[in-house]
Amino acid sequence: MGYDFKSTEKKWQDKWEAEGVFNAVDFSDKPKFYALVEFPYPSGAGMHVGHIKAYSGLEVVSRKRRMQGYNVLFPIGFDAYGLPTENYAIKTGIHPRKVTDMNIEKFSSQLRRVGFSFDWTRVVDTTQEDYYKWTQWIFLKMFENGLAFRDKTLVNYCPSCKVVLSNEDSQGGKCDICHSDIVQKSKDVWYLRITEYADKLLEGLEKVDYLPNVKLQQQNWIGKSTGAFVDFEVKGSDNEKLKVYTTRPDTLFGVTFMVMAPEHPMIDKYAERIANMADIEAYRKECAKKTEFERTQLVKDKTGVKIDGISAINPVNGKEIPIYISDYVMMGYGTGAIMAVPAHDDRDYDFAKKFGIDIIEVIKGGNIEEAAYAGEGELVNSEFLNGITSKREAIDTMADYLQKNGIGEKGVQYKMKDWAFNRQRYWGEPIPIVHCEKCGMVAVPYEELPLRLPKVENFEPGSDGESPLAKIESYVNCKCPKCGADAKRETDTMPQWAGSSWYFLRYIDPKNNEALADSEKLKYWGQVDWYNGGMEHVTRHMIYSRFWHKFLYDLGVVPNDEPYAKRTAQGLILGPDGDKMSKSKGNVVDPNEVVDEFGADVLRAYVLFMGDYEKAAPWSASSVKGCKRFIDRTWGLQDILTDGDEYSNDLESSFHKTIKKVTEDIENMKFNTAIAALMTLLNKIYDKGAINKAELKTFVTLLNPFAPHVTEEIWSEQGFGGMLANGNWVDFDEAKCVDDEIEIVAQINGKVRAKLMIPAEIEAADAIALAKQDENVAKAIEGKQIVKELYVKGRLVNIVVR
RNA sequence: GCGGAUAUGGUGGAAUUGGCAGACACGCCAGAUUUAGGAUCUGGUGCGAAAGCGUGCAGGUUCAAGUCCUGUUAUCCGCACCA
Repeated sequence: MGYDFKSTEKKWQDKWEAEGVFNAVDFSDKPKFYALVEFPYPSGAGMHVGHIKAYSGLEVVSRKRRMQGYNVLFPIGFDAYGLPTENYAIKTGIHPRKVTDMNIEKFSSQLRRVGFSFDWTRVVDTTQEDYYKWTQWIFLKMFENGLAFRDKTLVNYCPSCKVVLSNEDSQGGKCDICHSDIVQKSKDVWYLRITEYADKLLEGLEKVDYLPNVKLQQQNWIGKSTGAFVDFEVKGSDNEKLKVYTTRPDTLFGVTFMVMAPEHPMIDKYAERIANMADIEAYRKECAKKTEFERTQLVKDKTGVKIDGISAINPVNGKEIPIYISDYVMMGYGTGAIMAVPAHDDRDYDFAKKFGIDIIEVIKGGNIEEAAYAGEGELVNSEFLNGITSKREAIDTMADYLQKNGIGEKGVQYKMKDWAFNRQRYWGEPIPIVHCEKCGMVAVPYEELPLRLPKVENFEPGSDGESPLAKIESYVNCKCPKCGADAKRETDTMPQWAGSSWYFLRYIDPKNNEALADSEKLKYWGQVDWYNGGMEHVTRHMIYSRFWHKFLYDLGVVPNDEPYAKRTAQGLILGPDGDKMSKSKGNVVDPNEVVDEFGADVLRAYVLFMGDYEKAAPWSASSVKGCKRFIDRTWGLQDILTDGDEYSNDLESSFHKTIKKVTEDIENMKFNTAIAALMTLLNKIYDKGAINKAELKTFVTLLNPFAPHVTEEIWSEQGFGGMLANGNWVDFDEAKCVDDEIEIVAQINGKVRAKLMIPAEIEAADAIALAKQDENVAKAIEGKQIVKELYVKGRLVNIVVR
């Protein structure tokens, strides 16, 4: 009798949901386990198998933990605001609300067909009023606390999407959404002061269990460096100081010139005293043409212009040194000006060589005729620092000197910038702020939240990059909540990262209308115990959400200062051609097709069996068949079923070993070897030609997290009682995982000469003696001198002869 | 440039962390069954005729190296003129 996966899978999916088997219970006495997967963006294309792999990992852990007696919260939702939906709406004229609902419907049905054990009663949709009400609430709290502010700056602007993008969204000079070139534009934008939390975000990493490279990427992103600010007197100015930031104050005696960013304000201030202002203007124009991306390309060939008319005085030795402008110095980092030490910095070295500037060695150890030397060494040409050999000591001595003489001070810099927090788009959370001529920026009162996104006909942004909301008079014109005068609403919306910055909190209490979640429930569920997702979200989404969470903690809203106790990441599924799956390449595999042809259990098993969960692996249609056979053979076990309530003697240790392996592998995300162990056991059972009831029960229990439908069906067919999804996990006995007799190899000089069976508990001398009795071994050592004999317990005997 | 990772049969990948390299699966070969097979079952399958040789490449440590050390190459990822 063949296994009809089509009807069977649907039957159990309906039953599980109807009986609420996977619904998490608030305040249950059982130990809690909160497993979180990154909720999807419901795009029109539907899900691809990569989503399935991303969710299957914690799906298996969750199912196993439930059977082990945990109260599991394994929720799902939709991160539904965003540009693709809006662009689709522009193209088709269908309202984004409708598009979103259709896409969520499609995603939900796909997810249900795979049989994930999500708690469907807690689904969250970031675009629903009762959700974004609280996104706006958090924003207002930030505004109240000075963490949300407006500032005019150069922004990354995508002319094609007509939006302002954050640095994160415009990496490599390309728009993250449409991949066209970014241009720089001056604009008033909203910022969230994430830099205020830079240290907390860094320190928090010490008490969480993230993959090492996840931690590292976040550290690099925050990019903390310690050093000193130093003031250089500017000759030719009105007693002005040129402030620089350096990580190497110990090299101050090696400074031979200074460099300012082309945009540095001091240039304009003293424009009339600068003799070659025309040259400088020309150079600035040249730089402005370059995109941020071009400017940050590392180039050996430095460009720049020497400023004629002002110069700097080195505060430690009074030497007069020239000032240049060059685009290798950025206005956005440090003070926008640097002290250049060509002997000990590659970039400064290249620049000095090109412009014929002095290079003074202050640290011994390199050859400054050839290249800059950035290593440690004895200080020379440095007056009071001479003779010091430790970099640390030299830096501290100089920093103290600067402090004492009022020349400078110790300082810290971060690469991380404040978060540009607005988009000129329709399909996002409205920013609940009113601009009043008298009162300035005024928060929409909390009781008026949610500030609803108005209905519009045309979603196309204005040609100057204005939000479509700006065109709706009835929305824009309002009264100031403070003074009642006529005022205008903010028309920008929040970026897509907003809704995903706190969604895991809403799962805890998704229908609460009084708070973003009930505080007792927040206390009960606490941190997310295990968060799995893609490496691509490790810096942006995770840092943003950690920032919001830390802010909410400081407000007293949440009980923990870190949202995620543990973070892992799955590898991509590549297309059959080994390339990244993408619509344009046409190598996307649709999970629906796999479910139609082979069933959900096969799809689930395959995405986990195809390789190391954390590594990328190409999809192979033919390999899927291996998993299909595995599922069919599991069903076929019923044909060789015999009576018996205990493991049979010949299979007992195999069962205990497999239980141990599967139990441990699941927790370590070694799903591929867990499935391989089950396949090995299955092969052993078929070799024997029989399985008894006790053995079948254990086998389907172990397989259930991977292939819940076929195992549930066998459980019910055989009348084992109750529902397997509600059942208990199986235990193993460590003592029964070991065999009495084991096979070892006998080596001569490290080469295998024989294999023999010996008792597991045997003395080394006895094992060696047994090995020597072997015919091949005896032959090999005959007439030779034995130099050394060793026995590695349970592994091998090695006899070294000469 | 800096940081991180990876490299194992025809393919995806295993290997208790120094102890039989190639588990498990795909593919392939042979056979059985079938009107038929892109179904199922059985056996075989790293290379080599063999002694032997084999984990990107070259050395080293060790009784023993995919695993440790030194050097090197390639690929991927992250950051990138961060002072």
